[in-house]
Amino acid sequence: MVRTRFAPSPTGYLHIGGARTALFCWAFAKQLGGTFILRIEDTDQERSTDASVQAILDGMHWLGLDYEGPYYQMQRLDSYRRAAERLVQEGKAYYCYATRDEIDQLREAQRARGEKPRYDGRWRPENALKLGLKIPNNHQPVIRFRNPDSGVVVFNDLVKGAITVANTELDDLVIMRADGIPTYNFGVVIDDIDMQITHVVRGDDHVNNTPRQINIYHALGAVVPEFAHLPMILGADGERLSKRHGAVSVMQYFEDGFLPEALNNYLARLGWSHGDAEKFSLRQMVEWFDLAHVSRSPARFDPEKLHWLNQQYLKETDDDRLADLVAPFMQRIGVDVAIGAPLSQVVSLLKERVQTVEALAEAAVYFYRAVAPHMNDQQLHYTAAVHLPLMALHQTFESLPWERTQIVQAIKSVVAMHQLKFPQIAMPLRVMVSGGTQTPSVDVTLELIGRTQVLERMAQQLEFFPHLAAEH
RNA sequence: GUCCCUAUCGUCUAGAGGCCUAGGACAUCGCCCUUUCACGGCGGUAACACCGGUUCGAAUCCGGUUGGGGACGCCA
Repeated sequence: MVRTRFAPSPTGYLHIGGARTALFCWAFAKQLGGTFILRIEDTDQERSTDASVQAILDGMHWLGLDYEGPYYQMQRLDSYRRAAERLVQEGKAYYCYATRDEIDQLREAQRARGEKPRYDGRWRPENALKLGLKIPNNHQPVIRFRNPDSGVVVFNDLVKGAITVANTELDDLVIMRADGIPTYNFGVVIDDIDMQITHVVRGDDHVNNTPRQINIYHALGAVVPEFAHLPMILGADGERLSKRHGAVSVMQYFEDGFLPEALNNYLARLGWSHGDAEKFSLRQMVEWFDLAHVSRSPARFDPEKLHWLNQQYLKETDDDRLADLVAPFMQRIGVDVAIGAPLSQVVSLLKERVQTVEALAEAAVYFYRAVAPHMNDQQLHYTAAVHLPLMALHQTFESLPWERTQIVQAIKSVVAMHQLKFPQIAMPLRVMVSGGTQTPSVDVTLELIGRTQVLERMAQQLEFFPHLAAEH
């Protein structure tokens, strides 16, 4: 039975890269009918926060990625300690009393010589003896893993293929800190063994850790799981995704009016493909997903394509659901939707003209309150030639059955009577009732805004330009 | 600096030796639809990083160069 896990550290929100990793890992497990586990790697007590844990949980929930857990490493300390002690007893790990300063100096010297910075194994029992090192009594030791000195570690990465690393490139890493809390490379291995993880699907930035971890599996006599390393996501500028570069929280996309299905779909296509398929559901992804079609090189995040996909999903979103999504945005910009047309009807009219829920809310404002027209639009469309026809139309509207076909007929009559073109009346009407030139068709727009509001807004505008009347 | 990984249109990608005069999508440009803006439809511009091999034949296999990413913590 396949078991995978997503193991974020709660040191910030769930960002786009983490979400993609979680999505692929989740899809892989689901596809094979396996189990997807969420494990919070909270061993960095300096930086871990409860708020971050909550942010991660919120993000997973919004994206609809269900999991077993969450499990917390800080609740599993006994397991790590037992394993570490066992390794020490078997001579596969040892106490190291080197101070941080000492190690820093060592690394600095190595770097200066153009070498890869590595711990020199001075506290390996035989070396300590040779060097005559004395156990200091002023500080607690860490436990280091005795890494093999020779040979190579080879593993077959499910997305990258065979990867080989020489043991001489590795050093004796710290597995337990002085305070008895495990370091990352040890914690993951113990957890993955205990939780019987069969496939480790994680970010590319962990390939270099994998050989060390495999050596630990061997030392423990445990079965080594399969590994699949996903390439990183780069910012739109090709730089590493960082907080300054749009590595924003997935929840930021919720705040900005994106649909989770759009983000999931976009993330799925970033580094994975199924032929020419561009738009597909999570369900479809689960059916199709395979590690063989995950690309091996990093991909840039393209906000424009995400926007396009979001629009595609917006267009087909049910009006009632969309109204519920838009309502909070309307409230945020201070628009009361209780007094106008049903929001679901407004939303139905606007949903294929915008790319985000937020933009939809902004586009819906004039259905609920008057918006001051732009001077340019007024000057361009509200000319002397149409002043009287508009006055006439206003009068007609007062007693017209308020229904779209009646409205369009009324406009056509005025147009014919004054020998004008339809847009010559439609455009100034748009400007008067919506404040701008871009609206759905005038008849439906006027119908939804409502007679009272239309008459009121028209009257106000008509009075605003007495000079136009004077010219007649 | 050392090690690991990687390289097809501006971007995301299809492509697993002949199906490729390299396909799709976003973006971009043009046309159509149209009562504005959109949506939609049609069409265009645009890529196998470079150099050597292997092969009858290479975008596909191998080596190197260059570019990109990652790692080198008592962070994860």
